[in-house]
Amino acid sequence: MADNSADPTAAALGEPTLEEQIAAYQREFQDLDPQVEKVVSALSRLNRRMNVAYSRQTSELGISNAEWEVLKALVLSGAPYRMGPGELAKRLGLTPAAMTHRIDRMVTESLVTRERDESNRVRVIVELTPLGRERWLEAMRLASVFEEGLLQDLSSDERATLGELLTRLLIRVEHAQPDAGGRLTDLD
Amino acid sequence: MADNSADPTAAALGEPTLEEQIAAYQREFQDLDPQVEKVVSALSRLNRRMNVAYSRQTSELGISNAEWEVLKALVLSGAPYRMGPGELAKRLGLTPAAMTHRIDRMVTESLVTRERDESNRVRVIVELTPLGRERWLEAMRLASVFEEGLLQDLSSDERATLGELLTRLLIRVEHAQPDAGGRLTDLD
DNA sequence: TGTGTAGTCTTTAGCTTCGAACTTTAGGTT
DNA sequence: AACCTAAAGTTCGAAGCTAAAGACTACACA
Repeated sequence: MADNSADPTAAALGEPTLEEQIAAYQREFQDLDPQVEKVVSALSRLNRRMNVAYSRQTSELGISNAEWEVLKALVLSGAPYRMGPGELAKRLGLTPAAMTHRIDRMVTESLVTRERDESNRVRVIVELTPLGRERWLEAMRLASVFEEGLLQDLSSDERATLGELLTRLLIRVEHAQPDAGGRLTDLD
Repeated sequence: MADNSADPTAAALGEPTLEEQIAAYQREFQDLDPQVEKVVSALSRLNRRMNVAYSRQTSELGISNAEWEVLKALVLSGAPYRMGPGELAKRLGLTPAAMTHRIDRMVTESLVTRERDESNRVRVIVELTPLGRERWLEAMRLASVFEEGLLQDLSSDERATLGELLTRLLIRVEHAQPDAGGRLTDLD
């Protein structure tokens, strides 16, 4: 249909541009503020592109995006890089069952260790290995290059403005959903 | 660390605040621009909260998020609301196999119809039913209320600024990934 | 006309996740 | 002490996704 052979800013495969998408929303659903829709659509599309980029990076390193998320949670928890499966599951928005299997895989790859907490034998402790920490560092190096590139067209002032506006959105939505640290369908 | 027992803006379940998360990144990975990290972390967290909200809404209507995405693509394609499974799969970032099954389910729920294209019998035409269009409308009504609430703290000027900054990010990343209309792992 | 080739779905097998039942441990109650 | 309840993980079966192979159609070329 559309001939996109020449314009590299047009998305491939007939994907509509942001403007076309907003126009389509106006056409099909009139009582919609175009300003609001522009922000929301841009957020949604941006997030998809970022996920594409992160997936490419992690697969280069021989780990999955799922594993990267676990490594990230453990590192951000600070030394000694330990968390329980349940806490990890909440942080990542997974069921405990999924977390069990994910940890299984990561243990066999030596990214983490799993052992019982001897002071409270119901609990399990998942701990980052040096290899896991190294993989996280490699992933962070790739991610930070990508992120810097993503923002390269914005001045320092613009970056600050964007960060502040996004933070205000986040505060609003986290206030409205104080419980949504859990998985998507876990509500009320 | 932080005592969040009283402050409703603090996320539940010990999830770190945005500031705590950025501080943790600084601690674990020094060569990271805090301004960049703030924007990226806010984007990531915002997206997760938005997905939570959309999932709640669609489940209220008795459809899944997956089905809502198909309805959305069909409606935005414009009347007569028809697309091929392959095109839908590309738009949604799925494999054709997954699209086949997803359409199966939606046909049994009378959200769409599926028939062969008689002018080219290799092709299949997926068409929105009146019921499917009605479900999409109901979902849009809920979504637009949520989206308006999300932006309620921003003035019109701020909304415009945010939309413009996000669009510049999107242009940058779509330029860098002209092929990423496909699924996440489909690269190069 | 016959054959090759490319394009468009569908089918199959394996993996990841979820929901729900189950096991084990800790702590309170009588 | 014996029991009850709650909490933390694991196991089990069903659902959805991917990758790869298969089936069918259209079109080009000899």
